[in-house]
Amino acid sequence: MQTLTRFRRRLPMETLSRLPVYREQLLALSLASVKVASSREVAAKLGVSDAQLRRDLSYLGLFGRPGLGYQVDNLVEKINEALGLEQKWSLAIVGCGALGTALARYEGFAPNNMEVTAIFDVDPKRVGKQVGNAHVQPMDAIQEILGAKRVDIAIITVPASRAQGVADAVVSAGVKAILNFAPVAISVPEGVIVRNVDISSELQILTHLITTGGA
Amino acid sequence: MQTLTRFRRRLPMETLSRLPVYREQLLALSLASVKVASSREVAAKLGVSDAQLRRDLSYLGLFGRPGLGYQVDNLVEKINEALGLEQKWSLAIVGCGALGTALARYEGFAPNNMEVTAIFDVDPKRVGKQVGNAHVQPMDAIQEILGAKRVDIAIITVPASRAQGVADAVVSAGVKAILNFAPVAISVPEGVIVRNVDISSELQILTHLITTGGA
DNA sequence: CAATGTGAAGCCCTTCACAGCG
DNA sequence: CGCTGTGAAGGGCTTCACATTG
Repeated sequence: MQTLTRFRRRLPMETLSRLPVYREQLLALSLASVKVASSREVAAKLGVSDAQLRRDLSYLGLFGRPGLGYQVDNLVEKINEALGLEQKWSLAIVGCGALGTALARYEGFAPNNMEVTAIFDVDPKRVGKQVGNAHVQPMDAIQEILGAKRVDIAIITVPASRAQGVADAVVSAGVKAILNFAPVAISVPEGVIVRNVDISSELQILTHLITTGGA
Repeated sequence: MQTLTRFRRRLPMETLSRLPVYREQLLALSLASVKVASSREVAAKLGVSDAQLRRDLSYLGLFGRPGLGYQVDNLVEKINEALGLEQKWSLAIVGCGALGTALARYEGFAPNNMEVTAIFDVDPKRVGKQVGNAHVQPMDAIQEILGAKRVDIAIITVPASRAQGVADAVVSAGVKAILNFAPVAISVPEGVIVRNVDISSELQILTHLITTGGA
C-alpha cells in the first residue's frame, strides 16, 4: 500500500537531480542487453547507496522484484515518463560565442528528445552562419521567432551584462525555463524556472575542497 | 577515518556552493564603490533569504556590524580566503573538441586566480594548434606534462567512453580534483575530488519541472 | 535465499524569532 | 532604532534495519 496520492506526489529535488544519471546508466545497461539489475549493482557504479536508489525509484511508483531486481527497460521507460521525455522539446541558444557554438553542436540533445531550433546573436557578423542544424538569427528577432517555434527552453550563453535583458525577452516570448550559463543571478516571474550552470563556481568549490582536504 | 573536524568546523556543502555566487555579487558591488551592504540587500538580489546569507557568512567567522551591515571589501577578502583563491591555480583541459575549445578561451579564469596551463587532445590534427593561451598537446604526453606543470585541476571534456581513462591518467599524474563534463560517472581513489557538470541532466531537470509545473 | 520497499531514526540545512550590539 | 548572530524549531533527505516477497 503506497501513499496513492491521486495527484502527482512531488519528487524531492535531490531525487530529481539524480534521475538523469540513473537513466544514463540504465541506457548503457540496456544497450549491453542487460535485462535485470539490482539496486546494488547500479548504485555501486554511480557512487550512491543502494538504499538511496531504491528510495528514489519508489517515488516513481513501485516495480522492482524482491529477490531479483529491476527490469532495466521498464525502469528507463518510467524515468523517461517522470522526466517528461516522452514529448519532443524545442530549445533555443541565445549567444553564439564559443560556448553557445559548442552547445549548438552538442550531439546529446537528440537522444533525449530535444532539438535546438533557433540560435541568436547580437553580432551582425555572426548572423546567417550555420551552426549545428540552425542558422544564427539576429537578436532583435528573438521574440517573434521563439514564439513561432514554440521554444520551451532557452539556453543563455551571453555575457553577464546582457543576461538579464535576454531573460526578460525570452520570458515574454513564452519560454518556460532557462538554463543560464552567464555567471550572474537572473530574476524571472513566478512560474518560470531557472537553473544556473556556473563553471567558475564549480572551480571555486574545487579549490576550497582541495585546500581544506575535505573531499 | 578522515574526520579531523576537531578544530576547523566544516563548511556545509550547500553553503560552499553559494559562496562563489555571493562573491560575484560582492565584487560587482565593490566595483560600484559600495562600501557597506546589509544581508537583506545582497540576499534579495540573489534570491536567497537574508537569514540564509547571515548564517552562511557566520561560518567564515563573524564580522558584520549590527545596525549597519557588512563591509563589502572585507567580505570579499574572507570569501577569497575560504575558497582558497589567494593562491594561483593551474588547470588543464583534456579534450579539445568544441566544448574544450570554448572553455580554453573562457576569460573568467584569470579573475579567479586560475590559469589554463595545458590542453590535450588525442587527434593529431589538433595537436600544436594554439587555443587560448596554450598549444594543444598530444594525449600520450599527459602524465609528463601535468606533473611538470603541477596542474591542480583537470577539466575533462572528452567523450563519455574516454572519460574514465582520462580520469585515471590525470589522477596518477597527481591532479587533486576533476571537473567532469562527460555525461558519465567516473570513479577515482579516495581523496581525489570530482564534480560533474552535465548539461543533459540540467535540461532533463527542467523538462520535468515544466511538465509538473513544479517551479 | 536475494533483493525489494519502507517505517523509523538521524543528520543536515533552512527558517524563525529575538536578544544584543553599534 | 536597524541589523547582526544564533539558539531553537522545523523540514527535507539519507541511512538503517528488517519484514516481506518471488
